Amino acid sequence: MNYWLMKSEPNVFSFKDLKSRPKKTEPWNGVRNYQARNFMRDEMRVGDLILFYHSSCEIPGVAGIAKVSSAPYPDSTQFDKKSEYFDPKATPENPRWILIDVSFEKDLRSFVSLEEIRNFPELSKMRLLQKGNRLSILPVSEEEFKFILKLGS
DNA sequence: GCCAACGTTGGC
DNA sequence: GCCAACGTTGGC
Repeated sequence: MNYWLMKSEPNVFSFKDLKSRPKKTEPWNGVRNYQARNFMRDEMRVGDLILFYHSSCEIPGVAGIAKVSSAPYPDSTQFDKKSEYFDPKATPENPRWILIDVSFEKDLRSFVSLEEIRNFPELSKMRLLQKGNRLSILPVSEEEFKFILKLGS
């Protein structure tokens, strides 16, 4: 099993939004970065656990725990001319963007802020903290995942 | 709103 | 294949 961190802007789609979806599940559409796509297509598997991270907001940090709940499949928004994520170079025969479904797993007792994450030497190697890192999907080690889970429990 | 970092695009 | 220009991310 692998562990991940996925960023979302809470004013667009928050952890609460995920939890309030009818099936507590959301297709992770709109990713248009090849590295992030490759993680979803090649490495993320059903049951992998996810730190659901709120970015570009007043207090960035981990808001809750989610999980991968589908195999990889094409992002339908790439074929939708009306979508902001439409990609004219993608076809159903030859899709360019692949996603997985993300489901609610569990709440944290407390939000784990980026500021708090920075305080622990155990977490200093996280890619999240490395300079200039803009990837919206990042691998997390088992130790780091468990450490943050404990901080929030 | 600023700006550093960095991915993507497109001319050559 | 290089690289300048441009766009986006995301913390502050």
